[in-house]
Amino acid sequence: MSARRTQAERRAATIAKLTDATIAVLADVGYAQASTKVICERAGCSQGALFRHFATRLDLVAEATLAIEARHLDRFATFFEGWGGKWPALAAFVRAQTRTPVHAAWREVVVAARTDVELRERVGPVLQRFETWLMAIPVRSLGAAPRRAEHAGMVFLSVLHLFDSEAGTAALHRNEELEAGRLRWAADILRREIAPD
Amino acid sequence: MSARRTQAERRAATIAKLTDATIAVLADVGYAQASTKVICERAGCSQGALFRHFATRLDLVAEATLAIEARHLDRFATFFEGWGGKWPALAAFVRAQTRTPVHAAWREVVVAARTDVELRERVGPVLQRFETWLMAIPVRSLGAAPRRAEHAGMVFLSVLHLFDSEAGTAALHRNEELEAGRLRWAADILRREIAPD
DNA sequence: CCACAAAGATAGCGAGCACTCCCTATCTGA
DNA sequence: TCAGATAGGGAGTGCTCGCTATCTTTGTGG
Repeated sequence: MSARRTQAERRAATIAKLTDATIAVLADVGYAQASTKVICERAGCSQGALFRHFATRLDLVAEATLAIEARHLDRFATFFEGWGGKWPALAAFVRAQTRTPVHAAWREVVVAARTDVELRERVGPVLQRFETWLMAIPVRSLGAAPRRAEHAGMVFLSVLHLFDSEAGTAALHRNEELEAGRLRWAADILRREIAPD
Repeated sequence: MSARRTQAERRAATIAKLTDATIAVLADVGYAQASTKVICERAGCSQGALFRHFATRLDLVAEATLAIEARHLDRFATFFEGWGGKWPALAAFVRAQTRTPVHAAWREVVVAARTDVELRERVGPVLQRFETWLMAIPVRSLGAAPRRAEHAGMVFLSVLHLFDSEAGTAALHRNEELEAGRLRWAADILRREIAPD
């Protein structure tokens, strides 16, 4: 059936299955309920296999966090390639991003890291790197004037924060009208504060 | 030492101690680590006492959530009494609120509720009520024109979302310069979009 | 004053947790 | 081809969890 694989390939495949499963489980049941047992069931491997590649559950989560970062970068980069300068589309994209399972998993990790020293030390640098990358987007991909790089970056990141928090509460209680108004307003903000004259 | 108290007083005092302790523990160690044992140690009572007044841990958390809501309303109301129309002060207040332990506890509950059906059913209505109350603030306390009530409410709530998400990541990684710029920008937004002409 | 009720403390239960031990299966290098 | 090495599986381990049973302490009503 399955072809012969090298040890390195088997190893990489199992690690990938585990990090993918971790992201999915974090999104589905949250950080506290994302037990190694559940993650292994999702990944289709045993706990013995998990602990061969990751010394602790925290190591696995930290690795999954890197995978989350990579997916975020990917999706943003792909979007900007095809972006035609339409600000409402940009706002809609940012909002959609904060509502993906991947972002839900990210939020679970960030919230958990606040009260977990070791996780914070592992995730903090990832967050910093990601924020720096996001801050550079307006000048790099949206045509913002370099002299306004700082302001434009702050605004872009702020809009992302805005939708991040909205997505967190939208899981509990929706208000379609409010959300629609906010989306239009965010598009205006982006255009007004980032677009070149 | 302690005077004689009625049963009703003892009951109310213990419940208050437990909800206060729950908020503090949620803020300190997060939802997952907020065990009944730790909460009882903080409250200075036994687990037996806890489970006399609350059937489940979830009941206790739900009760604590109501206490969180009450504290939030209190603080906002108190601030607006002494607010002198200074928009930077308003922005600073909103940001400070999102950085309090009480708000950290609130965020823990909201995040946990996303992946816990029962908690979501208990907390969802509280969130909805709180949002509605917040949306009414601009017209009620900030002098916004009633015909722009909806827009002004959306903007105010959006600024709160913005600082909520910022506070969540600020626990992992600070960027003083960015935060300062955002604070000034938020004050401008509030003035521009809410203040009467 | 005292029978009763309500509140609080203590010890412990079953379940699920992260993690380990040891075994088998698969791959590698000579 | 085969000894050694690496990957994966399965059955535990000790521990902590939410929760309960039972006992003692404190307040209540007649």
